[in-house]
Amino acid sequence: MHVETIRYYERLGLIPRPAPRSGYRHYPASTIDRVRSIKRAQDFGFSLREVNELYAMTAGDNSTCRAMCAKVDQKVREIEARIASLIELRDELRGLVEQSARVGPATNCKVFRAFQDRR
Amino acid sequence: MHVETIRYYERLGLIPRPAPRSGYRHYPASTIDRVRSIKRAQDFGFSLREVNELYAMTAGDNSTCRAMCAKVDQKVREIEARIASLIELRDELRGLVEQSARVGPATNCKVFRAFQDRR
DNA sequence: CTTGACTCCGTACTGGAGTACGGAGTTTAG
DNA sequence: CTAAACTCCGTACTCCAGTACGGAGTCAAG
Repeated sequence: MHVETIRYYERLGLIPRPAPRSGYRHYPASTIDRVRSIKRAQDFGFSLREVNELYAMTAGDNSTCRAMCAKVDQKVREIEARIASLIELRDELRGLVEQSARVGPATNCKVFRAFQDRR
Repeated sequence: MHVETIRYYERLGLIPRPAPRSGYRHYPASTIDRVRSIKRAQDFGFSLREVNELYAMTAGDNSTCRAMCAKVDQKVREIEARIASLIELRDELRGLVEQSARVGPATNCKVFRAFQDRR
């Protein structure tokens, strides 16, 4: 990880800033774990803002697994919506190139035509 | 379309700036068509930079349908890669919530645990 | 002919996730 | 002990597709 990224997370309040012993940051293991878990949550498709929300969610005493799962369910739905629209897009583009002769100038190209078509 | 968006396209060189008759922009039909086709290309998943490339591609005399289709094939592959990784992601998150009891504090939550797990 | 709504221009800002800069201090290897 | 390599800090910049601002000019309706 870049130092700058760590500093950035600190600014966002994702990790606490350690009391600097000698002008340098000495991180406790808990912070290192947290950085790893941030990365993991990002891999799971959460933005840093959402990661912060998830953490806030676990902090309180009345933090529930139910609420946590609701957040994740929400994310799953978002991902599905994105998948659906990407599939639609892919099929449309595929159809275009399949119809194309792939011969001659671009101006005759079905693909090019599709951009020009006034619906 | 917002005026500002048009101005922005002009700055990017996506559309020519018309000789202003009275201090205002008077657009020829060709520019209006072009703006429409930019929008369409965007809908097809191309960035403005790529749109510019596509246009540059149709401009030359030796512009080919083959080259155009190659660009689109490339885009289709990109989209498929994104779909694949989103599907993987969705399944992983789904697995997590399915394993979760949805009862009790967040700290016991499978989802929360997954973030913490050091692989 | 005035008033309100539009446009002109350049510049700066938005958001998301960092990355770069530059001058000073610190740590570590040789 | 010195030199290279690292870190400190705040600020500003990157990319992308716009959007906002503000003061001046212009156009159309009443």
